[in-house]
Amino acid sequence: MSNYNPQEIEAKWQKKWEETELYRSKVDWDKPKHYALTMLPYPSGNLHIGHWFAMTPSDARARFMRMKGYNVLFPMGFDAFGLPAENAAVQRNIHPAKWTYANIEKMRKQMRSMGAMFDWEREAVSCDPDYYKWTEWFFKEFYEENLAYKKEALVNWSPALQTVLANEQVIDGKDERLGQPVIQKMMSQWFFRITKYADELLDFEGIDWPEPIRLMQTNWIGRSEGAKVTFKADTANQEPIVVFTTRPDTLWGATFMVLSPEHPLVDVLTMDENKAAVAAYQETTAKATEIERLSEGKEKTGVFTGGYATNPVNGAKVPVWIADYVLMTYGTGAIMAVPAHDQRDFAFARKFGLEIIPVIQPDGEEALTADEMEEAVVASGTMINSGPLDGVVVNSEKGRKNPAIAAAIDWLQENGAGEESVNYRLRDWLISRQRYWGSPIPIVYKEDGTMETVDVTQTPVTLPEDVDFEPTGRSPLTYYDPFLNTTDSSGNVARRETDTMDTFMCSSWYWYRYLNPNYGAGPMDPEEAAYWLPVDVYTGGAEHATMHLLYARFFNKAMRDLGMFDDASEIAAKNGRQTDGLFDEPMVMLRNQGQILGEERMGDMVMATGRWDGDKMYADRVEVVESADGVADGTVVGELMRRTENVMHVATADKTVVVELVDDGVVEIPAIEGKNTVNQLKHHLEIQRMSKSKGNVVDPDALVSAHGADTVRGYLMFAFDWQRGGPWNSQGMAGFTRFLDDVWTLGNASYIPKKENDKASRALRRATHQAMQKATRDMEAFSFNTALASLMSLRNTLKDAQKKTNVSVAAWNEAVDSMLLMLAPVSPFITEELWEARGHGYSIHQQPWPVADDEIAKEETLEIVVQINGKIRGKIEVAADASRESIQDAAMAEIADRLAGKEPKKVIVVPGRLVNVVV
RNA sequence: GGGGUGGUGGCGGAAUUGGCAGACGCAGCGGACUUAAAAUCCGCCGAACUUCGGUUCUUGUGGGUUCGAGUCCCACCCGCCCUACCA
Repeated sequence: MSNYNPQEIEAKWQKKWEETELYRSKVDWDKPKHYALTMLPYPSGNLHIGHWFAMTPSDARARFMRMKGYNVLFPMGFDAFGLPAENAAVQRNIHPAKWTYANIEKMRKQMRSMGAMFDWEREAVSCDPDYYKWTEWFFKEFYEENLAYKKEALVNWSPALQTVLANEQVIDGKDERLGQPVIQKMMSQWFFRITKYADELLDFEGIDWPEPIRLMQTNWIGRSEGAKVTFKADTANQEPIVVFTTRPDTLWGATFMVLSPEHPLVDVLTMDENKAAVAAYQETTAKATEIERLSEGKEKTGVFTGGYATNPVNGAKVPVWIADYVLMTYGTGAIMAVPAHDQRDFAFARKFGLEIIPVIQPDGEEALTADEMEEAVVASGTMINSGPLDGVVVNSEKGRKNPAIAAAIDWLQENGAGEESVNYRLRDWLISRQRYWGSPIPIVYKEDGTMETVDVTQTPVTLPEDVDFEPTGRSPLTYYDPFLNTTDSSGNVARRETDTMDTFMCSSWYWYRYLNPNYGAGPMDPEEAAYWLPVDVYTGGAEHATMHLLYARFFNKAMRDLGMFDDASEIAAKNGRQTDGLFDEPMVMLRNQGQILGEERMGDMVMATGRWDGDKMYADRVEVVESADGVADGTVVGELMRRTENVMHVATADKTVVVELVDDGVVEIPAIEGKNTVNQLKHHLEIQRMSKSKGNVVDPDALVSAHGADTVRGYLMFAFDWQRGGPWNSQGMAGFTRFLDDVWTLGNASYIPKKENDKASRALRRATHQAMQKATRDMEAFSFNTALASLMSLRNTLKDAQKKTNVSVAAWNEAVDSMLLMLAPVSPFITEELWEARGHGYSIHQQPWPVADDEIAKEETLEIVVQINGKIRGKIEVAADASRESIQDAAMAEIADRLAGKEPKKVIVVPGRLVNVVV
């Protein structure tokens, strides 16, 4: 037997698997199907450890399902459009296509080393014209069904990226890619009408998705129930000013209105003497980025327009203001302000001296006058000062469930002043991008100013290749004439749309293309779709909660409503599948993996000097030092264990001391130049995301060449709770290396029993079948770490049996073969090699998953804990099928001495577990 | 501010959902083998006390329910993630 040499066997089997097409998945109506999908990568050119952590456990799960008897499809592809390719073009003078395809080629090689069961025949690459022809086709279909439209809108413009972004791509007023500021700009842009599906997207019935994802989507959609109320402007034309409110019950306390600075009625309402101030305010907010707005804190700003409007419930004239805390993009862009019961309105009213009228008398509290109030009153109670609503109960319920709100809505509808209304935070999906490297939008603008879609025979509209990329980053499509100039359907001169589509558009339907990437009659092959859809398990990162995962559901629902699944549905029905609601959701089950973080590290050795107050030090100086030597009395020296703000926990030689840095205290870190801050101190076990700049990146290629893919896969699955992730630990890999070394030895051993023993054989079989029970349950639950722990336990039992050589050959073989079979999804190469070495046929990956015999797995005797008043006082060994009475008798005998004749008050017997005697 | 999620040995993590807390592994310690080291093998490994048989404490903190709580309930503290003037 030779030593375990992963490089050799991995190359060998990779080749054989490809030659024999081991992982080709074909429609087979006689077998149950399982479509396992993992998120496709962006072709950055390098596979990092996070890709491995996402993909290889997903692969193991797919392989497990295959062994369980399912016909499994597990495809892969590339989400290949996007900005980095254009940056490469500008910076390195490489065409985006060349750069992208070179990266894809490199990543395909890296992925092959994973040993995953990807069916490469089904690979889809979103920047292939064969692929984006259908992305364009979807656009056309959506356009024709009024799901895509163009409008002038205030949008997020990123000067750094030279493009607009969807709301989902803007985080804290910065773009999610570079973290550069985003500003608001009026532009004519393409949108998808995702809001049409807002209510259906809130319904997760029938799909098994993690609760946090469902909550994030629910919050993102942000359904709120309330009413639209029409105020009339105090002008000659009495222009209606519509507001949305969730609290129509407080209308009688509305003492002013606030419009967004961009609101179209601002000009009408503004009096001559206020024009200058209003214009100045509008200009300031237009220029401000969202971050600048936020950096102002909660301090309210705004100006009076000089205009008034009439509150429809009581005819009161209320002043109309503009302020940036009212957003044009939410609701109607105008609010009624109820300072008594809304904290923002209260702050605004106090700052500008506006009237405050309380309309809710809180339960069990004295009524406050407006002058006495220190903050808005948000409480349950009874309506006051509200005419017809006086005395009605207000509770904390939302919408019509709240009696006061219901009464207010009824009043508004009877008096024609407003109506019940639902508002969503979700806005239509902005898909225009002013970029080159994306799927073109198949629209042309005719001479007369109208537009039309490009005829399907003329698609795909392809990206021109011989373009120059300006250093400004401007899209070449906007200045490359051969692309721009075209003709319309009647042959007249026309101009092409120069915007391309958001790359999330490409990734909103890729799992349909995988089914048959060469299909020419439509985006997906209905014969394949009928069998494989929907996706059974989707795995990937949770960071896509409100972007990709929401778009994917929208796309699927729109496709269903446009009849795009009709053919597939018919074929499915013909083959006996239940088709009701079959195509309502794209993915039945979703599971998110956690993130692998950088390796943990030791904290800085710090020395603090300052004033002691009891056990705590108020330090005026903290410095990073080399060692704890030469410590003066009264100073603290030790490793920084924890830090919260300016409070540090320092582990000195004998104890942990709390050190608080005083306000003007000095921090000195010799390794970092300039003025240092307390935030730069590294504390114990501080862990961070991996990044090149932090120098804590783990390179999977290097690990594979050092240890083999089987070890890397196995370690990733063993060392973490997959759904949580955690910090990398370079030492931990040794444990899995030892495990595979043992597996290698056991798998190659020729076993000859010396002193065969029935009891030992039974014990080994029991261990084998218990491992089957645990591994099966855990693989099903994505609990890879505990599944592997049970295999390691079986390994330990086997090593013991090998030493004692006291089990039967049959028991030995069953244990070794089962261990290999159960390890096969995790470490596919070594198990294939050993399967062959043990004289079994090719391939282990086509064997059925071992099924436990519960009778064999059952323990013969059980250890029962005997407690007195809940504390362990002894243990007894009883037969597995012992009766309750006999267990109790044995337990009482065990503790007879301790009881010393005392009569127990109560005896609790939990069969198979414990006996608790209460005295 | 709102929401989510988590807090268990030196570390990664287990705990059939209310029943022996710490499975499995890493690191560490002691021993064997070796001229030596690595590898390997054997043993120990939450803390304190101990007459070496045990005893007491221990799942962020404080209460509660229960024969029995890491698990359920209440209050609080801390970490991470998402979101944020959403009317």
